[in-house]
Amino acid sequence: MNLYPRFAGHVADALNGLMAGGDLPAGLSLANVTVEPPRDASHGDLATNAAMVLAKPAGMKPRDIAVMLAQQLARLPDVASAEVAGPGFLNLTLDPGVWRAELAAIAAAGADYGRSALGAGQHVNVEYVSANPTGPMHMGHCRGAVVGDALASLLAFAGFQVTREYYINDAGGQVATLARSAHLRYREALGETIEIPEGFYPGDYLVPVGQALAAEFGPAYVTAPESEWLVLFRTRTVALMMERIRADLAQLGIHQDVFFSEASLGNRVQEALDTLDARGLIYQGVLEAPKGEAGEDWEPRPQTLFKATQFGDDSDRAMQKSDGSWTYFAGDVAYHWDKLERGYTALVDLFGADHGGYVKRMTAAVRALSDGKVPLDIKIVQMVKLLRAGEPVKMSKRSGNFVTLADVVEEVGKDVVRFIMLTKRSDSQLDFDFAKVVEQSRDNPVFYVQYAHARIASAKRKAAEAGIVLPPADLDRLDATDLALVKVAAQWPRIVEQAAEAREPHRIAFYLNDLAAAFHTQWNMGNDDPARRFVIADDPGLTAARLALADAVAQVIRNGLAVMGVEAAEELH
RNA sequence: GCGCCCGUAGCUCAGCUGGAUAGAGCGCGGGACUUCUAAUCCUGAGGCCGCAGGUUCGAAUCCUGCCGGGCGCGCCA
Repeated sequence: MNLYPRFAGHVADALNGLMAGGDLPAGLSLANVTVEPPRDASHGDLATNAAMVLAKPAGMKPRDIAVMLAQQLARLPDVASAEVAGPGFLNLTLDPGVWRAELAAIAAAGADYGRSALGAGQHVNVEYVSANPTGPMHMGHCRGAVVGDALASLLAFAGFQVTREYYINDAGGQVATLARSAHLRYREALGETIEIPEGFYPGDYLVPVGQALAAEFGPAYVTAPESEWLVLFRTRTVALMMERIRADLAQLGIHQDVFFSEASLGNRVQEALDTLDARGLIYQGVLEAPKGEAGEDWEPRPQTLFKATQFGDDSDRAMQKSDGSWTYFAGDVAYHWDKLERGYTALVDLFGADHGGYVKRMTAAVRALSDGKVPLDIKIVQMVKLLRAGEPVKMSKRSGNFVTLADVVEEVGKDVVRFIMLTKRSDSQLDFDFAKVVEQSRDNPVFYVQYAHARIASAKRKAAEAGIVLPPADLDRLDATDLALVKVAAQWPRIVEQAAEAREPHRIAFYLNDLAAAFHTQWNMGNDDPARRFVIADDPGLTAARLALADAVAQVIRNGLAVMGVEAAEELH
């Protein structure tokens, strides 16, 4: 069992013992009792707030409870000291043997160190990317793709069963426009000189699509009315675009399990509507005119509406247009209905910032459809500002002038892109500067973390080159300074659980930065004091112990990077 | 008008499911090299955590109101 849950158990046992012995009133709730590392390392290795939390319900003074608890905990063989501090904190200092044991545990668990059973029995669907199939992936899609993928990996590492999913918006007006744009390129491929009207997709990427269509159909549809080719061309073009999008995603190391087509929903939409209707949540009505500036040509019309307001939305939402066709929202409701029917215990969607206004109605729909039993967590992913040496790079899909994901990956590499996308909370804006992300300096976390890992690999190479014959590592050779590094590495299982619970993969990146900093600090002590080096030629025993320590740090770095989908570097150049 | 997000050091941001003296990087001052044991490290200065109330033993964190910035708000997708 991991360190922190183990000691949380010790604290709970001690408190229960005090209750059983009559020193504390029976039946106190321990729900708010925490056992965590204190912010300040000088306070010890673990701190619990138990005395302060329990003081009021127990009708006792915090310090009195803390003293009793300290006496109990001090008896544990792993506890070196237990001291009451501040308003009633209980600080525990652990026996150094605990950290040596943890070091051995890291080595024994290897790539599984930090894996958690937090999500055991739960099956989460994470939907991300879901870019319209109207062109290749550009940098606007990138962040959601990486954050979603890392979140999925994080949840999997935390014990959840995870399905990674992509929703293909292949049914609306935009893909019809795409099909018309492809038809133009088709005619172009057959020798016509074309002009691309305003509102069509002008990008070069449709040229090969036109060629493929020309090769498949010959001139059959050049002058045919749109009704004869639109659906066909749409299907072909979307399929080719999706092929390309999948290839783009593969370059980023992203492979999703399910690609769900909006066009394939069919009568699922009616089913979802019926389900809501059966619960009395559908009615015919007229929405109020929207406030604000966009209300000039608005006319009141009766529509089929979903009672979203009953589930916390600000307005009821249209499912069916006045002409009887479905709204986009209706399709999305049906899609989530489908997900629910597939039996997930929780749903996660990643939305771009421009879809923030959509969150309430979607969560309302899922709440209605699942009787509130399946939570939908929508993560908003903010825009990425692309910079080149401080100057903004302009992008516009409409004009066909955008920076593709493939270009960026080719320029700076998959690992850099992925890491940088996780260096901030996903709901705050992110700058991506081509110059800075490849810089080899302290303020580039990609480099900084990789450098720590590379240094460890280097130390091991150096030891081998020097012909040092390593005995089995005797961890007793490690002193308090060495063990400080183990304490940071030992945080990893906690970080995994906290990040998974908060569904915030960026925490992994921040933690790795901290771990790397702790390692670099240790490493640099060797500059001033050769006895603190990791490789000491005339002391193979100490070298073996130190390399075991370094190995554990490297292992945790690799495990963290693996969750982020980044490969650990053996050397940097 | 309504809704959502944000406001933390000069700058970029962590911390926000309440804990002890609010952290990191950059930049600025001082120090250790000349590159996988200096791509790094150490050290110093720098904060009404937007403002005002409230809840609590305890608030950057939760609640309310305000101020400031961003985004969204039709039957588009």
